[in-house]
Amino acid sequence: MPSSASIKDVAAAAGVSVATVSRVLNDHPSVSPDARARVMAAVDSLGYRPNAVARSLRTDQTRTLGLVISDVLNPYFTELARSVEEEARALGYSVIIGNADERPDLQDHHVRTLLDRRIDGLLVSPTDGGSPLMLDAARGGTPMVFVDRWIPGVDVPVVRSDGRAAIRDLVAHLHRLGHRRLAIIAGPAATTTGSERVTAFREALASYAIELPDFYIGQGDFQAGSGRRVTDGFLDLPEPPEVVFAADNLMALGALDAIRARGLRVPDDIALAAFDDIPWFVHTDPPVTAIAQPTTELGRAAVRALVDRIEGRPPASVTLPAHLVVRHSCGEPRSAQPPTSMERRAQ
Amino acid sequence: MPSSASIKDVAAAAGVSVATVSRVLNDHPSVSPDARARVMAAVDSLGYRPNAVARSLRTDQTRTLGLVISDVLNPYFTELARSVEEEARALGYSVIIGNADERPDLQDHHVRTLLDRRIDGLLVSPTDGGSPLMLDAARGGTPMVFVDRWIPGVDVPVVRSDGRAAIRDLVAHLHRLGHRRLAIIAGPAATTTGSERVTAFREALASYAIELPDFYIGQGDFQAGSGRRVTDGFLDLPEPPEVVFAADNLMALGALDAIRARGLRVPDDIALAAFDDIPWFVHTDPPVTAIAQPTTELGRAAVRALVDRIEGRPPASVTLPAHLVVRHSCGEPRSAQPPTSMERRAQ
DNA sequence: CTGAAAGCGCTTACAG
DNA sequence: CTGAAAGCGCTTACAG
Repeated sequence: MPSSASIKDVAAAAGVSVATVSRVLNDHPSVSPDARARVMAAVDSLGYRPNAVARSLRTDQTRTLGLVISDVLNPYFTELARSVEEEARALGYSVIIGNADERPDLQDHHVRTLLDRRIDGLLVSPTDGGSPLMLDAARGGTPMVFVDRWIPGVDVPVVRSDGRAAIRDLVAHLHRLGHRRLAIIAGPAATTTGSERVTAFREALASYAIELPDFYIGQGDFQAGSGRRVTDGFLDLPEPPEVVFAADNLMALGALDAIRARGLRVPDDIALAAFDDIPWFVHTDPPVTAIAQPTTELGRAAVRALVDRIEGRPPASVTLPAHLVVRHSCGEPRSAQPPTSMERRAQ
Repeated sequence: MPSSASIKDVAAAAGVSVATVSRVLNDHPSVSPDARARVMAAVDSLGYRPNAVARSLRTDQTRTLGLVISDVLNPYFTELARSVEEEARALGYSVIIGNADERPDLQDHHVRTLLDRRIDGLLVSPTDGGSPLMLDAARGGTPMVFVDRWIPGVDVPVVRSDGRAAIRDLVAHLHRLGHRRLAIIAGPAATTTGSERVTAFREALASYAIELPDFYIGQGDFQAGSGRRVTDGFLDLPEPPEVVFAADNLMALGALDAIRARGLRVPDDIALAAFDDIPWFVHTDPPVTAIAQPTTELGRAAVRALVDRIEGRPPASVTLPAHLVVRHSCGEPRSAQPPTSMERRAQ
C-alpha cells in the first residue's frame, strides 16, 4: 500500500525534517535545490501522496464546494452540475454533489453533511422555501450562493436565469397559433421557479386578455409522475385546455406519457410546451417547443460568484436571459428543418 | 457562526472534559445521565456540529465512497450514480462523484483526488484499459469495485450486466424483420463494454450466417458527436446498412441527429437500435428499440459489494441480465401501445 | 463514570 | 535555508 506513507516517512527517507518536506510539497521558495531533489526522490520511491484530510484540518480549508441540487435525474440539473464541476476544477476546487430529489428532508441531510465536512462554500438550488437549517446556513459562516432557485429575503447572491421574456414569447407564439385555453403544470409554490413561471405565464396571458383559471393550473413537483397526473386531470376536464405548458422538462415527459396513454396526439389533440430545453426534445414525437436556459453559463457564473465570496472578493448576483426555441409541439407547420441537438448545443 | 464552535467549547459550556463530550456524541454507554444531559444542552445552545475532517483524521475513515463514472450527462450513468448514492446513504456512507467525461486524464485526476481525500472505497467504471494510476489503486490499499465496465486481469470485484442474450434477441428481431446489412457504432475498444458489445453482436450475426464487415463497424466514444460522425460515414457508403445499432444511448442520439439532418426517416430509410434504455426512448420519433440494463440494481449491488469489502466481509462479483425492449425503430408494425416510460420504470 | 494525555498527518510562525 | 514545536479538532486506550 504505497498510499499509506506519511510525510514522516518521506522526511526520514530524504534525511530532512517534515517541515522541509511540507515546504517542497507546497512550493515554498526557501528550500535548497539539494533538499528539494532528495525530497522529490523520496516522494517518488514511496509513492507518497499528501493526506488531504490532515491538510484540511490544519489549514481550515478543504478546497471543496458543495452543490445541493433538487434532482440529478433532471437533465437540466445534470448539465448544471457538470458545468459547476468543470468551472470549479478550473479554479482548483473539487465539488461534492448532494441530490435532494425534490425532498426538503433530503436536502437538509445533504446540507448538514456538507457543512460537517467543512466545505469551503455551498451552492444550492433550494427545494423549498427554506428550512431552519438552510436559513441558519445562509446566515452562518459558510459562503453560499443560490443557483437557479433561491430563497427570498435571505442575503445570499443569486445566479439564475430570467424566463419572463421567453414566456411572453411563448404565449405570443401560442396566441398566434390560435390557442386560447392555456394550462400550466406548475412546480412547487415553495420554490421560486415554481411560482415565478406561473406568474409570468399569467401576466403574459393577461396582455392578450386571457385568464388563467385555477382549474388550468396543475400543481406538480417538477417530477415526471406529477406531470402525468396533472395532465390526466386536465384531460378529464369538461373543457380541456388546448395547450399544456410544463414548468420543467420532466413534467413535460410525464405529460407526453399521459397524452400518449390515451391515444391522443401532440399537437393535433393538444399542444405542449416546456420550460427547460434538452437534447432529446429535438427527437421527440413531435419535437418539443421549449424555453432554453443558458445552463452552462449559469453553472460557471455560480461557481465564480461563490469562489469570489470564499476568497474575499465581493460576489455578484447574476441574471441571464432564457430564450424560446420553437419546434412543432404547439401546432406550427412543419417547414424548415430545425437545428439538431448538436447544433443547438454548440451555439 | 454557530458552526465554528469546537468540542472544547461544548466541554467548557457543559462543565465536562472533551472526552465526555466525545462519548455522548458517539453514544458511548458509559456516560452518566446527568453529564449526557448537560452536554446535549450545550450542543444545542452552541449549535455545535462535529468536525468531520478532524474525526476522519483521527479514526482513519471518512465514511465516504468515491464513484468515478465515464460521463454524468449520459442518463444511464446518471441513474447509476443516483442509485449508488441512495444505497450508500442507506448504509451510512456519503458518495463523491467524479465525472471522467470519457477522458482517461480526467479519470485519473478524479481517482487521485479521491484517494488523496482518503475515501473508504472506490467504485469505478473505467474509461480505458487501465492507467498506471488506476492499476496502482486497484493493487493498493483502497477497497475498490468495478461497475458496468472493468479492467481485465485486475483482481477487483465486478458488478455489471451481461447484454449478450439481449443482443442475440435483438439480432433475431432484426433478422425476422428482414434486415441483413447490419452495422454497429461501437464504444472505445479499450473499454470492456465497448469491445464486448461488438463481439456479442458479431457472434449473434454469425448464427444467421451474416458477417460484420469492418466498414459496418464504426468507432465511437460513447458520446453523441461520435454517433453522428459514424452514422454519417455509414450513410456515405456505396451500400449503407439497413440497421444501425448504437452501443449506447448517447451515440443513438447522435445517429438520430445525423439521420434527421439528411431528411431521412427511421425506420423507413434506416433502422436504429440502442444499448441502454432511457425514458425518452418511449417518446422519440419513432420510439427506439433498446436493450435495458437493471441500472438501479447494478448501483445497489456495487455499493453492497464495496461496503462488504470495506467492512471486512468477502465481496462478490455480480452479473445481472439485460433485456430487449422492442419498440418501433427497427420497422415492426405499429400495433399495440407499448408501455409508457413511467410504467416501464416501475416494473 | 470521568479526565488527562497521546496522536492522527499535516502546516507554519519562530528561532537560528 | 532548516528544524523543533505547536496546534488544527477530534477519539480512545489508560488510569483512576
